[in-house]
Amino acid sequence: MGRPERHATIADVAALAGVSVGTASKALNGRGSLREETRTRVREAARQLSFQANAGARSLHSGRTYTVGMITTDTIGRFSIPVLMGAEDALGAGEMSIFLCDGRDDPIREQYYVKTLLSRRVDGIIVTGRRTEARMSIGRDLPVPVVYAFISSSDPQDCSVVPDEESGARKAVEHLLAVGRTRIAHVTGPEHHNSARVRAAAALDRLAGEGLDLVAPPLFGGWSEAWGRQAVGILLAGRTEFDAVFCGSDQIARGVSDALRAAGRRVPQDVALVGFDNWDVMTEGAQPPLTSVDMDLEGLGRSAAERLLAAINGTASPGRHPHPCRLVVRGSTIVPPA
Amino acid sequence: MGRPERHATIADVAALAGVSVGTASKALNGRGSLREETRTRVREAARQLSFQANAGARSLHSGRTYTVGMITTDTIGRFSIPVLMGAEDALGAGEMSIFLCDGRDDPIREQYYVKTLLSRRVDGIIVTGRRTEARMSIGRDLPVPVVYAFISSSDPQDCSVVPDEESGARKAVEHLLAVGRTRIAHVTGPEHHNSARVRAAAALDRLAGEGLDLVAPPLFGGWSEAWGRQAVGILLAGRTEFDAVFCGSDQIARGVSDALRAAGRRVPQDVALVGFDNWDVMTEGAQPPLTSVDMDLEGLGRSAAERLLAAINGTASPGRHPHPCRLVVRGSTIVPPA
DNA sequence: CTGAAAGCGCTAACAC
DNA sequence: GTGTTAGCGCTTTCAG
Repeated sequence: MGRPERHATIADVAALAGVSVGTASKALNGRGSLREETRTRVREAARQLSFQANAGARSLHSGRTYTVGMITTDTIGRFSIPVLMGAEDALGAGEMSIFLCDGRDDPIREQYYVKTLLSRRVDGIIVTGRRTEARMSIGRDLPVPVVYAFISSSDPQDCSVVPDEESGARKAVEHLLAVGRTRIAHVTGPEHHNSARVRAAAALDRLAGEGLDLVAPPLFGGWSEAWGRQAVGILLAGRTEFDAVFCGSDQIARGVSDALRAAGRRVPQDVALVGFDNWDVMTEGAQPPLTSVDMDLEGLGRSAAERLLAAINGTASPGRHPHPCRLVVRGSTIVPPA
Repeated sequence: MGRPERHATIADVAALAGVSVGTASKALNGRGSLREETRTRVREAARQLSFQANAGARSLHSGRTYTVGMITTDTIGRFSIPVLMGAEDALGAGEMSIFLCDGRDDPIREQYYVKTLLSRRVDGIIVTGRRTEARMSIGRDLPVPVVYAFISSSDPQDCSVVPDEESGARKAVEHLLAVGRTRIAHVTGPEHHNSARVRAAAALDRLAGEGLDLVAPPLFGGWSEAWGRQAVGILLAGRTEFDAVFCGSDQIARGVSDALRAAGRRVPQDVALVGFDNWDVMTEGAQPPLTSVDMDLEGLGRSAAERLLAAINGTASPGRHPHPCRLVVRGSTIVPPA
């Protein structure tokens, strides 16, 4: 037994079926008009030889490879995975395969990958990354369409599908207001991160619309649990009371949750908590489970892939396309029914 | 401007350089003997046209696509990513690209992907998954070599690179013994998971070698923090004292850590804690940071890829190949210097 | 040193 | 209905 030495070609199939390669091709692709008997004979031969048409040879004709490249600008991680999965889903349905390339934050490596992908004649490219910041275009005048997913391109002519963080932050605030909280604090990531700034601004803006303000200026720090714990210390040291904390990430929220409990404040009775990312490990690990903003990264990836497919078929959609967030309510904002 | 309509072909380059395609090919690939002047003229033409040789057409000759498929049997996740990254790393160095396919635990989907990959004439296939269990071979007598990474194939003829969980568990126990603990408990995942059984058995075995035993039979449960917390309740309710807990995962360890602290036991002074997976989110989120067993998944992925490359070049390595784990020591087992 | 020609595996006109 | 032929983009003999 062992492995067959080589792949069967259509010539092998034709020979076995006793027809010409042209006829075999037609039979296998359901083209032309053939006797049904011939068709089945060819198909049987193909089956017998485990024939799989050589996609490369095929695309030499069609000009299409039914293949797209996916470049992550930085290391593949928690955010890129769902995006990738969503894209895979949408593309898989169109029978397309994905080349995965990990840019590792290295522009050289990235350009090398772009070249590789072009030489492999991908039909299009999806670029994604770990942050929502805008980044340089991977190249203008590439011979194939490009869509940025999660991350966005600084070139407004490029097509970027990004999470609508503003609306996500607004939804978080609205929910806290809806459950009767008005003295809200905001603990989030580093100020030099676009996401942190945008979410804070949106939260402030939404409160202002209600004639309210945060109980203290946004606390910018890191995205970690440690920072969440530390921030609680800062909040408690200040004299202003608060009945809710909107956190820039679930990790922060978890840190906040743990520190509040350690300080004797009950969640959600004394302080309601909303996180961001809806990362199950954090939302479920926290006690009580965290209410959180979900960026629907999988949906975002799917949407990006669909736009890419559209662009491949001639209908590009340049510009920035925000993808809606949704709020997932859990025990950190709602007191469970007794 | 906008996108160039089509990719430049070698004929375009040849025309621009005023040579035949044959000459252009030689010039670009450094074959044959050409005047240096010609070579540079062709190269210049290629540069001007952003020429990238069509990999598909090329492989029609070479029979190789410099492409491998990577199939995840279940959804891509925390364990498959590092494996994937390692493989990507090793393969990228060999100028190979990766087709990523997400099997989603669906055998139909999986078989479909195998077919797709074969039609794309990948040079080889890597199969990975979320669990270390053995799984059915994706197919015997495939025309290309296959390597299983992390997950293993139930067919001993297949090449599988798996984490050496036994030795990992032994290292954990040895470390606890080295820091003077002898009354060790073990809290781990569900008994029907291979990993849970194997690690527990290895821990017991290593202790037996020292004439010791666990303070209680292994506590099988889930992989979650919640189970870790719950298990502490069980341990404390029992009358046997313990000075260390070896946990089957970092999530469990974190739950154990939190619950111990809540119960007034100090980590590591009263109870030392070792986790498994070395998952930064958990090891760093816990207080103190967790000592943990690292399966070196990236190295494992790299190793798997290297074996695949070797197999592609004719040197297969059938069988099961354990990849060593290493212990990462942190504050949960070592009292920091005052 | 360079060009012409054959062929990789497949599809699509066009004959027969 | 089926076979023949040309050609997709490239590499590789083999002549010149």
